[in-house]
Amino acid sequence: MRPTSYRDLTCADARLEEVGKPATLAGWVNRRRDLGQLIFLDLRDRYGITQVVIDNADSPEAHAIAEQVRPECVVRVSGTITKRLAGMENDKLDTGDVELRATEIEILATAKTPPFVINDPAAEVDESIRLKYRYLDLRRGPLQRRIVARSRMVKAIRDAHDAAGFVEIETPLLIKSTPEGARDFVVPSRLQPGSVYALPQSPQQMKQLLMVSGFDRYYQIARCLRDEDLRGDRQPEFTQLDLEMSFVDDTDVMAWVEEMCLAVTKAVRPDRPLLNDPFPRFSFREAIDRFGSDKPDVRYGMELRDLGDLAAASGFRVFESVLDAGGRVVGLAAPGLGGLARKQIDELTELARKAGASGLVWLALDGEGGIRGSIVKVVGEEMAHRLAAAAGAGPGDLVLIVADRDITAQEVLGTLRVELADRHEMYDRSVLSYVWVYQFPMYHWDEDNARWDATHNPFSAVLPEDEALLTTNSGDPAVASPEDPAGRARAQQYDIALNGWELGGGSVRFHTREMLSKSFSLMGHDLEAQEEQFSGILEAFEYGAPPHGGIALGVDRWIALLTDQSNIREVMAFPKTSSGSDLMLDAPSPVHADQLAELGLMLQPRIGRDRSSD
RNA sequence: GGACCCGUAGUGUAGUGGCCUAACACGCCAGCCUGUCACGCUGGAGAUCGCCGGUUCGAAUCCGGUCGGGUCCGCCA
Repeated sequence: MRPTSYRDLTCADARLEEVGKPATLAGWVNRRRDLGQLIFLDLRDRYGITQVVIDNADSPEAHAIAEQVRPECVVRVSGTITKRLAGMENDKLDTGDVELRATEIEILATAKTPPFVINDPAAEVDESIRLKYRYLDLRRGPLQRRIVARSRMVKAIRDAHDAAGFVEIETPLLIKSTPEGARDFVVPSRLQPGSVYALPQSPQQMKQLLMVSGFDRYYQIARCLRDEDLRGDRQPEFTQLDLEMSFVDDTDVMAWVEEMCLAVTKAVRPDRPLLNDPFPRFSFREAIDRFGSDKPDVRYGMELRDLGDLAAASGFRVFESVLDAGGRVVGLAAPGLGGLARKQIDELTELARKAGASGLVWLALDGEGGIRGSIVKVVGEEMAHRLAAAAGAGPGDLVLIVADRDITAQEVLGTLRVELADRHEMYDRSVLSYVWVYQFPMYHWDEDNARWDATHNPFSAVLPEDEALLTTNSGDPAVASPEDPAGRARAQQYDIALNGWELGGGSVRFHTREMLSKSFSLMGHDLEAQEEQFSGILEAFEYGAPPHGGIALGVDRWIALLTDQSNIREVMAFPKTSSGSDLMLDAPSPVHADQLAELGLMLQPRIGRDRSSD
């Protein structure tokens, strides 16, 4: 570090090479050890800790000031870097061979006793207190290291894109509200009373317009805002790596993202083993059928098996009726869990119910060819053994079987698969495993509104070979039914997952007004509504839009995964609570009457507290 | 919108109907100490048990409500 007028060295710089040199250091007092005539201070900054010795024999003035010093005071100390006395080295400190022998101390700022211990990184503190005093929490090592890792990640992202010819472009935060997707945060306009801006849920439309402009490789570290309920992996404002490329198909985008992800991972966590290079690619169908998830964790096995053929002849009525209704019977084998206690199996059944299944069938194999389980009496031992074998089970294994609608059955089992792997530690947690899932269905049937809705992004293009499916049986897009060919159309959509977490998703977009318009019509937007909501992009597409596609990756989730955190609050400097509050700034806060008046707004009086959904 | 969990000195915990005049550790304050590094030793201060109401002879403890925090479902690219 370059010296400043306050300091010559950081608290990590004091090393044997500096011995004998006069130096001034500045930082926070981590600890004080007062031995009477001799006082030790551990001086801390974000780089490290250096021990300061104040000997009354050297400087009575400095000693007198050192007696006043308290933990977390900000001080500046001048003296000489000296080698420690033989046998007094501290191998727990990088600077433990030396110390600063002080001749002068200046207290730059006093400090109240902090609400929680700063100098013990292992100290557990209630999160609401950490959030209220976030600036103190950020003084502590663990959070500070994660914020630094995040900075390294963003730099690695910028370096990779810059080297590959991408242009970083900032897009506006005040944009137009659209009803698609999540609920918008809305900002009232003062200059145009009664009208509002929306804060962007993502720079989606802007980046597509940039493609029309010819910025064929764009990226941005973009803040995105969504007014939805929070979760451990969801904050109302979060950061995405947003990128878009022209003259590409899905394989081109995936190839770039893969290369970039590897570079970023190696820059941030060179120590963690990577399971897959190149990243495996699963169609949505394959991911669901093999792992019961569209973001599979492939660090462990326990893949799902289709048991439909056997189940049809099993004599178990539940299986047969599910299959008759077009459902699926799927199973998985959990290695070595044949001896699982009945109580734990009941817990799994409860979990399966919560995940949406009506029940869970289990079979447990012992080591001597015996089998027990919920349906052994009904189907007989031989059929039970055949089902277990078909699920891939051997002696000592546990088989779980779910019969339900297609996709639901697999997803329930997928939930149990993750739970079993976590609970029984079936994999190495340090391993990183990126996977692609692609060829998602274009649309899903929206029961409530009896119409097709985009599974992901409404701008995603259809796979070329499925183009003919963008239609309804009636021929009229306004008269849709769940049996329409549109339900079978697959999108040029790809999601990237890391260790079972959704990291990002993107697609090749429609780049002609005709195709985009056709897709919007299928989703029940009449021409007038399209013009109203998407006039900008629809018009732009009439002026020569290149084929293009892109992706957005959740930066918060990504760095959380790379730093072993299960909550993105742990990688954000100033996050919000699950009710959307900022405990440090006490936001949101009531609005002043004159602010409202200026905006031409009135608050609706609320009677009671049960109107909050209005 | 719903379900569940948590709330006791500054911090982390113990106490789950009377043994509580609320305990322990760290921190804090004062004194002593020249080689400590989680310094040590001696002494001290600090809590109306989140808030409101109820049950009870008696409530930190049981019940209802409320506020705050967390996890999940709904919602959400």
